[in-house]
Amino acid sequence: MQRKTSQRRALLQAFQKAGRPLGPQEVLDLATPHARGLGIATVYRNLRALAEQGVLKAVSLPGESTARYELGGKAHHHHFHCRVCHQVYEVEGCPGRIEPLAPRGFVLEDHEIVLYGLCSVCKKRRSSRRRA
Amino acid sequence: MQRKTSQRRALLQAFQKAGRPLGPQEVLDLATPHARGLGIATVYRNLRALAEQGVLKAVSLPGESTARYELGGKAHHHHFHCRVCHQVYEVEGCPGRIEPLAPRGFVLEDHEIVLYGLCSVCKKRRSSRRRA
DNA sequence: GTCGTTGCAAAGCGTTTGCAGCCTA
DNA sequence: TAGGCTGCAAACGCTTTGCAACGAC
Repeated sequence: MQRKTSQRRALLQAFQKAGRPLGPQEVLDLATPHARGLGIATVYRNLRALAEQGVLKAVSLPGESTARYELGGKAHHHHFHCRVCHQVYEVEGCPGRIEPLAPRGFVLEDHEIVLYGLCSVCKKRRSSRRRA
Repeated sequence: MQRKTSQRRALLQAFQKAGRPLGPQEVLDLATPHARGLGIATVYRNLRALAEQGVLKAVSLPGESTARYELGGKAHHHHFHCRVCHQVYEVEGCPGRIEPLAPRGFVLEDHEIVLYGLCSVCKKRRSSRRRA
C-alpha cells in the first residue's frame, strides 16, 4: 500500500503550484523548502511511482535526456519549449490534419507537437536589454 | 582545415545507405565494417562536427536519451517513430496552422512534430501473425 | 511492530575529454 | 613536416540501486 509521506506531498504541491512540466531537479528545488533534506533519489523514485499510478504523466521532449512530468488527467495538449530559460509551457489545441502526414501503409496511433521559441518573460527581458 | 579520413567517409556512407536518422551506436555498427577499429568517441566527435558544418542535422525525438542525426540540406519535414521496431522514418509535409497554437506574447521560432504508430513493415508482420 | 519509504553513498551508463601516436595534405 | 584526427582510457554528469535507519499505519 502507498503511504502518505511529507516528501510525496511536497512533490505534488510543487506540480500544482508550477502548473507546467517539471524535471527532476526542478522538482527537487521546488519541493525542498517544504520537505527538509529531500533527496534527489527520492524525487526520482516518486516521479516514476506516481507516473505508474497515473497521478503524474511523463512528458518527454526532443533533446531532453530525461523526461519531465506533469499532473495526469489533462486533456490532449502540446508543449512550448523556451530556448532561453528552458521552461516548458502547456499549449492548448491541436492543428488537426495530422493523419494525412502518415506515409501510406503506416498506422498512426499518436502524435506529439513541440513548439520552440521565446516565452513572454524572456521576450520582454530580451527587448528591454536591447533598448539599454 | 577539415581532412578526409577513412572514418569520416565510412560514417557518411552509413547515412547515405540508411536513408533515415541514425543514433551514435547505430552509426558505429554500420560504419565499423568500413573502418576497422572505429571508436565510439570518434563517432561522437564527427557527428557533432559534421552537424556544425551542416553536413548532418541533429534529430532529437521525444523519449530518446541521445540525438539521432540525418543528412542535412533536406526540406522541412517531420518524423514517424515506429513503436515496434523503433526505426524513424521521414515524413513529408506539415499540417500548417501551427502559429495560432503559441500562447499570446510568445515568439514561435520553430516546431517539431513526431508521429507514433506502426510502420508498414511492422503492420504487415503483426497482421500475418494474427492470422496464424 | 511491520514494512513501505527515505537519505546517503556507491554503482551504472552513455557521453565527453586528455593525451600520445597516426595520417592527411 | 605540421597539425588535424584517432583510439584508448579516464573523467563526467545524471540516473539508479543497495542499505540501514525512519516513520506511516
